[in-house]
Amino acid sequence: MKYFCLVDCNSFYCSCERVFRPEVRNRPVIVLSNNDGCAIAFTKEAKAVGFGQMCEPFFQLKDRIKKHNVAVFSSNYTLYDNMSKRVMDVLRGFSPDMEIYSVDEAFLLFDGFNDYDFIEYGQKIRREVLSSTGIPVGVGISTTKVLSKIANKLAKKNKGVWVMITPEEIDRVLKNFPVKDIWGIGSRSAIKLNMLGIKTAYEFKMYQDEALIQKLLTKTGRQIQEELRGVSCLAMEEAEDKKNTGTSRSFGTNVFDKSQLKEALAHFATHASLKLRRQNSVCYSMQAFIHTNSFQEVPQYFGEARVTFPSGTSDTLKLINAAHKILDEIYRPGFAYKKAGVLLNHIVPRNQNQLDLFTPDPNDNEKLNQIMDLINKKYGEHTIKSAACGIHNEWRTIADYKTQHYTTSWKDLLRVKV
DNA sequence: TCTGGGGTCCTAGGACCC
DNA sequence: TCTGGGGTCCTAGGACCC
Repeated sequence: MKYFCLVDCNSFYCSCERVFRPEVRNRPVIVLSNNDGCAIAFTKEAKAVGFGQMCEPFFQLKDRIKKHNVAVFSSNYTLYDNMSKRVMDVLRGFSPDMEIYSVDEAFLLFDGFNDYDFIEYGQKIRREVLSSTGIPVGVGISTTKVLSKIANKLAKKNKGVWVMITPEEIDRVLKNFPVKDIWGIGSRSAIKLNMLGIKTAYEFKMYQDEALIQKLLTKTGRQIQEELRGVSCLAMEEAEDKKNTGTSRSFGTNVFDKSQLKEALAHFATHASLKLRRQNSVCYSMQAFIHTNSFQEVPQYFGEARVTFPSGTSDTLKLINAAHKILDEIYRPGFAYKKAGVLLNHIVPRNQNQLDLFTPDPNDNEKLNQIMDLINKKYGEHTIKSAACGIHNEWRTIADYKTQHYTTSWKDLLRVKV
């Protein structure tokens, strides 16, 4: 018998901040999105005083934040990524088969773990992750991925671990579990199911007209239904290279000037190409876009275009160049631009790159990129970059409440006073 | 004044092939 | 009155996730 275990970090971003800021451990904590735009992570103390709606604009929360003495942080992804790696390293010790599902979640497969006391094993996972990293986690264990997700939600309210194995245990839970909270059932699908009279996970599981489910919710919905019945359809997955990647940001201020947009796109192209090189891949096409602030009642414009390359590339300079060509095509003067981005598509491993007959040496800048990556790795990101990225970057995103890079920068190491 | 970013999978429909 | 059949590949758009 195989069992799926889902380990999920509690309020992950907030918990990361708390590790290095003991003074906020008993206070409600909120972490903001890029540009300090909206709230994206909340501790249970914050939820208890009414916060918790994903992506509520920060400026609308300010009064309530003051009233409830909430600690607020800008997002610090360098820190979260590093803490995530530490958590995953600990989890790896609990099963030979692990799938990292997101920055704060992992599935563990328990295959051949017969006669295990799963409740105790779950508690052991929680103790070890907490003592090694400072991050609290919840553990859900059941017979399929979808069921283990549900178990994990129950764990939050039940000492951090929830195990459901027998059909009776599972049905008891499913009868009280809203269909809209099932992993993979979003708001659209929930409305469709409600119209069929399906309100709980149990009713979904028992619904007999499978062809109709297939029609309304496609293959994905049918698989979820089977998983609720205990039939495992979603296997553990290997980490794979990204098939698409990109970098985009909202600006800290409105941007009118084409030269500013050029700088921003150069930055995004630089960052995206680094992601490509890290997974040792090349891309055959790039999309870039610029757009205005859709929340404001101002003239709107959404410009987007694409270029393709004769052979795959991950060269920063080539990609900056391509982004600038797209900008020439899509830029319209007079608009207040608020966001821009670069997307890289049709990605293949570098060793599968199809070279172009008419380009004798397509990787002419490979050495240059390698050296630049090395310098930036050693001395910090942006130590060396293309002049196209500019110096002042008036468009740069706002992060007024950002903590240090405690775990990834020597100069930010925590100081302990004796 | 102020509203995130980065992904995946599935399907329908068009273009194209023999 | 009548106009083939079967297939693949690509893309845009929808839905969902964290």
